[in-house]
Amino acid sequence: MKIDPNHLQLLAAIVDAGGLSDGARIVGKSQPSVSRTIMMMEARLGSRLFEKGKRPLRPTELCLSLALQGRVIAEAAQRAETAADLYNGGKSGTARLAGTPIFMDGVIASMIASFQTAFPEVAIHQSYGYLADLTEQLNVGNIDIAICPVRRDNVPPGLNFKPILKGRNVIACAPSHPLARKSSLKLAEIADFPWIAPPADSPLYEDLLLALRSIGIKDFKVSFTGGSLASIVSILGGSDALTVLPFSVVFMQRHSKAVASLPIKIEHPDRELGLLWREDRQPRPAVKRFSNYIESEFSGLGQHISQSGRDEVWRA
Amino acid sequence: MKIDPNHLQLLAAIVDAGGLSDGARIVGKSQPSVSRTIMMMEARLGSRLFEKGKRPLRPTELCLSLALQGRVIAEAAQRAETAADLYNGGKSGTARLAGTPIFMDGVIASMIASFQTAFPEVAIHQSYGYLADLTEQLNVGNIDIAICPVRRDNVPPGLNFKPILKGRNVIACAPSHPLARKSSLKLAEIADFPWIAPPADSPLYEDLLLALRSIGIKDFKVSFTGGSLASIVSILGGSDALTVLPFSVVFMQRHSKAVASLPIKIEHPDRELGLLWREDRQPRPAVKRFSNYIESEFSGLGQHISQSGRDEVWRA
DNA sequence: AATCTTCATAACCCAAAGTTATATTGACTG
DNA sequence: CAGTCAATATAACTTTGGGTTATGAAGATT
Repeated sequence: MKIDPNHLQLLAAIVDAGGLSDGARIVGKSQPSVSRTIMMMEARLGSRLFEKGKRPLRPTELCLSLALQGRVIAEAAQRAETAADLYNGGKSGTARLAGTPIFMDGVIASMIASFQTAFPEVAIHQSYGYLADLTEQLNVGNIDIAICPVRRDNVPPGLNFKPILKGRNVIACAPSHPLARKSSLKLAEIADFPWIAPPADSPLYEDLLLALRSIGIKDFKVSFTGGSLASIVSILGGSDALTVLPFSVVFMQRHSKAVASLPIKIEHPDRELGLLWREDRQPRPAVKRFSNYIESEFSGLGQHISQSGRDEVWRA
Repeated sequence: MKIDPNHLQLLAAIVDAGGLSDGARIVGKSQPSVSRTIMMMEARLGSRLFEKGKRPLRPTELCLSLALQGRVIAEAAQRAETAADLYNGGKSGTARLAGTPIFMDGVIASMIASFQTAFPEVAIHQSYGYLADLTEQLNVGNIDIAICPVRRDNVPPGLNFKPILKGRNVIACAPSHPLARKSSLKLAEIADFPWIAPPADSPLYEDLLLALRSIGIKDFKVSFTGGSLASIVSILGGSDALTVLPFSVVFMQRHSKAVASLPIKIEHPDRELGLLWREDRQPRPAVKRFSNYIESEFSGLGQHISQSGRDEVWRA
């Protein structure tokens, strides 16, 4: 005997309402409709669901035990609906993102943290990579969003690119660095300090070369290469080394007093930090919400930087 | 967003089966049917349920969370179906019966016990009454079945009557009664013993009068009147009193050696023990099963009585 | 590249279930 | 006990979800 879950749900509503008319009102149907549905159920079951000829409608014991299951079904359906709403509202689900290590660690990580306190049901899967790798990961569908510095004329085909922050680098050092307190510097003063270089295949490494070339430094000694932001910061803090870092990364560290920047103008990279995603599929709601969040955080970050801008950080 | 429980159920089946075709096979529908249903769901939800263009069908996370509820719904529907089957098979439900106290206590009670070991999900509500009262209770719908001695020409209108045992009474006494061992008795021997009379409004009281008249006893002294079978048996056991009891009741006590019967032939009552129920409503399955059980037990009892019959009990 | 399996689409049809209008019928009340 | 009220049942009709078969399209596999 196959029983329609809808019918069980209806039955529960009628029993709870105490009558056909009220039950019909609750489920949003007309009274004749539910009346006939009940009669069809009774015909199929071969047993009455309500005692015949009793006006305050009296449910049979069979009816009551079926209504029990009807309530279970109604609850499950309700849960399904809220689950769908959460998902469609981007408040649940998964966002898989990847990006260049320095930005991910230095800027995105804390944004992920605050995002997850706001939307704890959204799972974030984060990984690292540079542009070529990220493109591949996007194309095979391993990630939803890449966060990466990209030249506008170099966006990989098939991907959308939304810039979120102009590229701007600074020369970074320990707050205790001998040059950190000086208000103006000469080229000769920084030429002798050792340099920390990011991994050679990273865009930041190219930025480093560009920056040094722009201020006339031709050859320099690299005391450390590779490593994550955390290792770079900790090496900076324990040495007189210098390095090139994105302004935003230094800015985000401002409260920890772990990094300072030198008052030297270097050439900005021609890359912009931005979001990449496949143009042939629109992102899932959770991904959409996450990227919106990142964008708004960056716009806030941009304003912060403009306001408290150079005076505070540039010459800290 | 309203979601159809049927669709959730279907979704669960597809996810569990790992594909549309297999899912369709499981739920017993054609593949195009479920394909279209899924597409309609996706349209309503505004989100994909399965990733596009992946051949080992890969469910979305939304799909998985909905399928979870679908499984809950499937289970609830399954429980409802088995509940309905149990009910319709008379293996669950309630049977409300009432009958004359002596028969209920002496014969029916033990049948109820064995019935309930066989069908533990059937609840039995038992009460007592004589014919007029039982008729009333049947008519107002308080009970489903009455068990009562009735004259065939005296069945109340609107009730069906099914006889299950011919009326036959015996004179009962304690096994230790001075007359119990005698193989033949004279009227004078029993005339002097005190009598236990059932309640004056009971059919058994009429039987008592009939029986004594039939063997020529005109006046007799009543030492006890009223009371239940248990009280009658216990008074019998502690005294030399006599009484009239249905043969079946005495027979059912045979293993407890609490009651004996005297080898005196008395006139049978013109009533027959039988089942009464309202002819305008067919009984619920559980009631049907219970009355069938009672009938078969009584037919077994009848055979027992015929076999081990008079030799054993009549002259015990 | 060919093939195989599986899913999507098309065209059709039926029964479930929705509607409004109206008849019946318990239950209550003067 | 008739009359009234409110709730349920019935009737007649319409819409649509969901079933079918036949067939096309497309991943996956060899």
